[in-house]
Amino acid sequence: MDSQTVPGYAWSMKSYGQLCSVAKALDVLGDRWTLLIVRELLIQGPCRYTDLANGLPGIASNLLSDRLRSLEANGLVWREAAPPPVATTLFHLTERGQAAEPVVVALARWGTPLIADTPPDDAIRPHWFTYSASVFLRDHDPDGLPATVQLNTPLGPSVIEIRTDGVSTRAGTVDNPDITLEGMPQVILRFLSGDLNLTEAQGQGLALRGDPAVLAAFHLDTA
Amino acid sequence: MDSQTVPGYAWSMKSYGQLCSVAKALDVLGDRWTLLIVRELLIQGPCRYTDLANGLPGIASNLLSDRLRSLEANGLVWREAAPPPVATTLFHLTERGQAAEPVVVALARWGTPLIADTPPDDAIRPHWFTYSASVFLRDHDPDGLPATVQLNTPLGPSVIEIRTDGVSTRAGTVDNPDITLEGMPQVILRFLSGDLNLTEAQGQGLALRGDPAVLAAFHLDTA
DNA sequence: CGGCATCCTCTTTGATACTG
DNA sequence: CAGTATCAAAGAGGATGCCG
Repeated sequence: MDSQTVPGYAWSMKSYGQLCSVAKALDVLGDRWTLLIVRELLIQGPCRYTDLANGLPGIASNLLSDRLRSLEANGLVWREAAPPPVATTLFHLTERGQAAEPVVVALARWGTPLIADTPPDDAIRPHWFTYSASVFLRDHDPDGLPATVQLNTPLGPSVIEIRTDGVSTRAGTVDNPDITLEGMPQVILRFLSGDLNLTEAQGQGLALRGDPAVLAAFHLDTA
Repeated sequence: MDSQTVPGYAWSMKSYGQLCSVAKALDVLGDRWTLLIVRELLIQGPCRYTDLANGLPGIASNLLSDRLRSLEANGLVWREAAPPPVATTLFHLTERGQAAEPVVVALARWGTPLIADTPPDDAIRPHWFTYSASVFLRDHDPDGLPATVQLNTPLGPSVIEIRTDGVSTRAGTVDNPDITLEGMPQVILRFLSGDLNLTEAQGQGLALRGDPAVLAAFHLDTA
């Protein structure tokens, strides 16, 4: 019943036992699935258990349950129990959980080249793509803010909103976006990551509408 | 012999099977010990097998061997086989491996608050502390460069050198550092992370020598 | 000594089924 | 909806052996 054997430790994985901030972070975040749960809560915001399960195809139900309990014990997640009329639980990130976003962003940036050759049976969720795109629009000049980017791909339309207090993503469309990018998800990501410049990306089917000057604020290669 | 069952995949861990750059990054980096091996190679530079084992107390020898092979297969590590006179192997990070440093840095920053209450039997390596300190000196104004920081703690003296092309750390001392910080490792880290301002840190035994103006370039709270 | 490989035990994960 | 229960398979940890 009790999976904890060492009292005082809230993580399920065995600690590395190293007095090092990287190791301590991995003691909490390094379990399989843990950072993907944080990803889902960062993208989707407060989630029901089933919303999480839906955004984490492949996770076993007991593992999702275990990980949520660990995240809660470590202060990254809190659960809001809605009263009987609604009778559901909402899982929220705490401030400390939000503070882990730079880790997820760094992983997303490093991982982008890997989505080029991906097995055909990989699971797909549009919000993963939108979020992956948004991580390249975070270090921008503060001049041209706020800015909105409309993404149109076969996965459906989605929006990235860049404000001084952060970047948010959502499905759907926005009126008068500063930039509209249309094309295949991989091409859009390779362009935003700097792997392709504008000319190359257009050669691979990218269509861009809007003010190219706005792109400069994102340090993108408009050659 | 062959631990791989799915042909074409170089990682040992089962893939998440998600078309998402975060999940793809974790397919490669998410195995236990993997990011700590990258940490060691980032800090120590090219390493012999035993150097790595020494910087990774607790790792099983077969796991270190397995992980190095995975990292090599995934293009993060390459091995330099020295000819018979030396008869040793040096493990290097590739450019792609170096590119994972932002992930390690983000983990180090997030994990710093966790080293406050740490079990007394945790392993200690001075270079972990120096590196953890250095991650807070990376986003600086380019004006006052290069800059050198001397750290003196009971773990021994060490140096952080901040140049336009990056930040490096090493054990030992430097002549005429721009800043010298003396005190307990935890206090120095809490000060550099912004968790303590200068006055608070000095109240906990931090001694600072050098030009406080240099600190401003690191966005540190000199109140 | 450096760089593993083998063997063994224990823990964690994955898949599925079931429940208040 | 939000989990438990169960069980087989895979991975981690630890000891030791091997070979240039």
